[in-house]
Amino acid sequence: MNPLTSKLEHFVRLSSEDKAALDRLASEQMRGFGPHTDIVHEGQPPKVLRLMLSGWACRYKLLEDGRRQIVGLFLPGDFCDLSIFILREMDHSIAAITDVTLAQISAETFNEIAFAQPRIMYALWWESLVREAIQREWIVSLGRRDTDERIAHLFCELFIRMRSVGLTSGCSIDLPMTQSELSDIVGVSAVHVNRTLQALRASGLVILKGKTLTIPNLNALMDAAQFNTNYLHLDHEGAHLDATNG
Amino acid sequence: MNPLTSKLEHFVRLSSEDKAALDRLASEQMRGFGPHTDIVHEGQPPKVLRLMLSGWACRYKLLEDGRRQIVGLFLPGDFCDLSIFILREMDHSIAAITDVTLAQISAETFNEIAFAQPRIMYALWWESLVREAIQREWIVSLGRRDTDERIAHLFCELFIRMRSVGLTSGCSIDLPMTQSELSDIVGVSAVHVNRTLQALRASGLVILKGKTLTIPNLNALMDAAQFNTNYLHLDHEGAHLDATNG
DNA sequence: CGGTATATTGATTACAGTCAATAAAAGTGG
DNA sequence: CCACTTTTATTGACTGTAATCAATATACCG
Repeated sequence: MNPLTSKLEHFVRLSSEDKAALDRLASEQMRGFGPHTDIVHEGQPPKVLRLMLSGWACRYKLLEDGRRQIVGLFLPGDFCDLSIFILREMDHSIAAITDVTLAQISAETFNEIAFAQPRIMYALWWESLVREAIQREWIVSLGRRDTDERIAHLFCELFIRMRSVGLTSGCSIDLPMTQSELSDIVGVSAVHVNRTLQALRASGLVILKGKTLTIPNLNALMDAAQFNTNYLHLDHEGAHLDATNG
Repeated sequence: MNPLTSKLEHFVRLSSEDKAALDRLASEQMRGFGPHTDIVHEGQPPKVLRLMLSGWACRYKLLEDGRRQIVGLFLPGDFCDLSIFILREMDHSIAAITDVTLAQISAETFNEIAFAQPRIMYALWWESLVREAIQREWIVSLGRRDTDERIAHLFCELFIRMRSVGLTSGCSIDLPMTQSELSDIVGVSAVHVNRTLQALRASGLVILKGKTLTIPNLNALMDAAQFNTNYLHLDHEGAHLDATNG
């Protein structure tokens, strides 16, 4: 299934017309990007709406001396920029982490669908509120969690986000980042990430082999990270907007 | 002038009807909160839309062992929660820092105004995108800036945000936070905040007296913080939506 | 004016950064 | 498929920044 549809159904039950509309969004002009290439640069005007279909990408900001911070991750089913109609220029850049395919949706198509299908508009609003909540949680991690907790917390989040779009296999997900990229998320040096990962492995909470992350006991990892799922709001919160037997 | 109106006019020129509608929002049921009291708790359902009229407030999250991280600041003219229609429960708490007065806006009033005045709807959308951008910038600070830079950057942001709602006097703003609250924003210990503030004072970049922050040379402080205003998007970006000579 | 909250200081400890070297893995071309 | 190159991961030694603990000073409040 379309990963966007999977995800939005955690919020609200969609009618078959809703789903058809989402499939139409996901089949708009497709475009591919290779790993480690920029999709949009800071300073550019946001022109199209981008929807991730496969692969991983990230938002990041650079400081003058080369320090880099990743401020968000895009997984399949995520929108990259809902600011097209509003903001003049990007205040950050977006880069592919792996091979990425995305749908580039024009303002017209988007407007057409959003206005014809109000449930979809609500679902997209929900998506942007969740994105905001994720950013808040990242702020908490960077400000007040130590490195073990940061990484454990991130792994919980990624596992659950991947599961919500149907991309887990058992207790495992693909984790296609280098340790250096991970360090730009959790705000420590790459060397320290390496050591922390070793500690996490030694504790048995995670298994990392190649580009695969396995979490043998999700509850144990969630405990270690003091992870509370509430901020992902995956609990069918828009039930009052459900399609009447779509 | 209504601080909300001041702020939104950085995005788009409003008609007199728009302004009247905003004044109506700002005069909805008023409510006061004393310093250090909670306005909403994590876990509660968001029931009304809150608009800050005066004072300072913050969003925060607590960890089990008492560590606290402030994940956002509310200044006059800011909305506290635009999630009323969507999310079932708050994933964080909101507390007053100073004496706070806010308008509590019902869903009905809000809908009425938002639908009658599309420019206002766009302006509120802009506000929420800016809030998201501010969160990203906080992530960058916590992840990749050292403590001097974090505080300098925060002070620049606060000065400019206060200026956008007409609350500066010359080079000064009210800064009604304790060092301990500041430490919960920048993610270090209160002792370390104290030492860093002394260094900033010694460098002449800021003057802190009582609860007043004075920035004698904003450009110098912005340089020190590598502060780029772009993320606040105050540059009349919605010009194409302007009222035609309202 | 006393009492509480906030700010400041010093001494010590712990966590994380840096630098540099080596090992392992992944990608490339013949 | 192998040899070679490049990237990524791992390790150790050393340094530096910030946390913690505890004491004292100052400011604020009724």
